[in-house]
Amino acid sequence: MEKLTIKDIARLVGVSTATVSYYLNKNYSKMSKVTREKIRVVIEETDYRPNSVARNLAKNENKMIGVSVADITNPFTSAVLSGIYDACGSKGYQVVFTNASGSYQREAVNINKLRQEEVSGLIIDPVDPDNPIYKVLSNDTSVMLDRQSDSPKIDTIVTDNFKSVSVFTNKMIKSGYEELFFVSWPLGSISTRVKRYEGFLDATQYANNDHLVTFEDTLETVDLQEKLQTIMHKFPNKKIGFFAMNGRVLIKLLHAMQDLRLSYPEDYGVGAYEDLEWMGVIKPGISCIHQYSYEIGLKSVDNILKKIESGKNTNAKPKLIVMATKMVIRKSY
Amino acid sequence: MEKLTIKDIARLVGVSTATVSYYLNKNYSKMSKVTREKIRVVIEETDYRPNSVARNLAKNENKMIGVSVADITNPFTSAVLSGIYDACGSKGYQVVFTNASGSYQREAVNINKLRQEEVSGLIIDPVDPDNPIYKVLSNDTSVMLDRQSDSPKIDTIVTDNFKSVSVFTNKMIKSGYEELFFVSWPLGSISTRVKRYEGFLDATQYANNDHLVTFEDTLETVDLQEKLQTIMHKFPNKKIGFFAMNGRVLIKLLHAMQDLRLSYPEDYGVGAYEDLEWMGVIKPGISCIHQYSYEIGLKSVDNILKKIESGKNTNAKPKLIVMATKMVIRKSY
DNA sequence: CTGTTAGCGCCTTCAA
DNA sequence: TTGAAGGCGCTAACAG
Repeated sequence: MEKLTIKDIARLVGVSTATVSYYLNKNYSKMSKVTREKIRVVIEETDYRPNSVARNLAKNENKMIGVSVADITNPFTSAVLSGIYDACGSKGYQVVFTNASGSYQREAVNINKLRQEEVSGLIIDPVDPDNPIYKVLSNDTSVMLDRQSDSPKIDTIVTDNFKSVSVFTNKMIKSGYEELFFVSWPLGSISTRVKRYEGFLDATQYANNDHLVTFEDTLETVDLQEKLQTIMHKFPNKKIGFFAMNGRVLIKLLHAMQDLRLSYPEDYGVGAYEDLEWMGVIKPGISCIHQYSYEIGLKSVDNILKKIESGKNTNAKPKLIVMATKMVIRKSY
Repeated sequence: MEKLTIKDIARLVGVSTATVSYYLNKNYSKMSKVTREKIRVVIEETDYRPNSVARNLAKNENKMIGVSVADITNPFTSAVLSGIYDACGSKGYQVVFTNASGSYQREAVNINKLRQEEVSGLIIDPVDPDNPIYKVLSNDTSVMLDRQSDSPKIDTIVTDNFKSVSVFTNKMIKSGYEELFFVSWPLGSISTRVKRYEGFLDATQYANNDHLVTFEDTLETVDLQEKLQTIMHKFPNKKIGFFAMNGRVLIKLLHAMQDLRLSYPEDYGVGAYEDLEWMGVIKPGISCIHQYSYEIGLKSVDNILKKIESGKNTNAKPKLIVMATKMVIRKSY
């Protein structure tokens, strides 16, 4: 069970390693039909597989793209990864991933590891798109997705956060909801949260942040619960609606409401950004905004491979690629 | 922005590449404090990062472990991957993954790609643990998880399928359920499904398969719906309970029941193998069996690195490692 | 303590 | 159509 090298099979066939190398690289024009066939047979019989590490070193190109993921347990991420993998596979690239688990320090470490690994491209689902680490990245070999930087240095693929939420919120308004609230983890400068909130404001025309409910992403939901209760008490005779910034926020929201013995759509209306499996199953289905996560993965690979494989140092200015979403109307408001 | 090599920094410092190499490998005993410090400074200033491809070739070891995943969109898989990543990271390994999307042909292709990549270890979440491709794998460098082969050739990490379901089912029986049904995709020879069903039979002591409900994993649920209706009609005066083989089966089950205008726990009782985020949120919470997926990921890396890093060709006989589960009792029966 | 040098497995001009 | 040989960036004896 010794590891075979190109030398071994060259010897077995009775040619030089160069010829075998040509064969491996499909440079068939450089050999006779006879040798070509002989090589084929030997490789097949010995089940020889060229060492791709050596190959990568020699060609100084690593057919590998690195992915830095903010949090792999996020369902959005799985779908994106799935798209990334499929697109890479069809182009002969492997994908190595790293997971920051929501920590931007870990994210920086991860990016460096990936760069050291000599990956030929980097796809980044950032914890913090303004992480200084990204300053050193070239737009020729990287692409971001989901969250965008204020001053993007590299191409970024996002969903249509602003418009989607604006349209969705307008639907709620038309359905008679009088007081709307945007529920989210602290906005900070995280673009997805901010843009969605801006879409919300665009539809509601609220002048201040009285209709923004934020809470920390911890196990406890008492804080949120109190805030919700206050709201519900404040407008006893109005139709109150909530928009959850994402699926996990929605879960917390529903949880808290349940503890308050409140049900949708009777006591309150609700919608969310993100369409998860269970949202269509639970009793009154959740109306929400569906984003095409798999396609985002596909698109990101497309973008990066185009850059890598074509021109060298285009150094083109960063593009913002906006992906459409889909309204999914069910019974939650 | 030229790529620096070990030569460059050797020249910059004024030593030979060997010394620098020693430094990189923390062989500090082989140099004076002075040169050590000089090297440190230069590396820091130039932001030099050794090319790990070259390093791998020279040492003939690839600090990379490959993961073949059956279906990355499965939440179980995300959690496992998360564990794998964390464990690998702390040991200095990168992880490259492949996704079979449920196809065992693709799985075979993926495994081969991974082997070619010279990964030093292989973690396999198999579509089909009896895939012929696994015959050629060595137990010294691979480990399986979740699904097990009839005649395992390599270490396999599984959850305690049989016992968990048996215990869980017994709880349902003690709660007064008279007719219990096991709902699943076709069992085939997939160990997780079979073992869980056997646990079910162990508790219920049913002598035949009258209480097994299987259906195909397609978008339509009419088939399942009819079967459920038949059952519900057959035992009008009994307490009927269902156990879903996994989270996705449960979703279909709930969906079908909803279409039949039936609710749990009034009309029927229900439980499931797998504990997903939403199961604790929806109105009557779902009682279920929680498996420690993240820990399975951890464990698999632990297993494989121990084998890789210690002895060479132990070729020990394959072990079956069974991970405990946890009952989560909520309100669904 | 430090440098020389021969590889690791494969690729790729350059000659033959 | 084929082979010889140098090189990719780094490692690890072996000398000194």
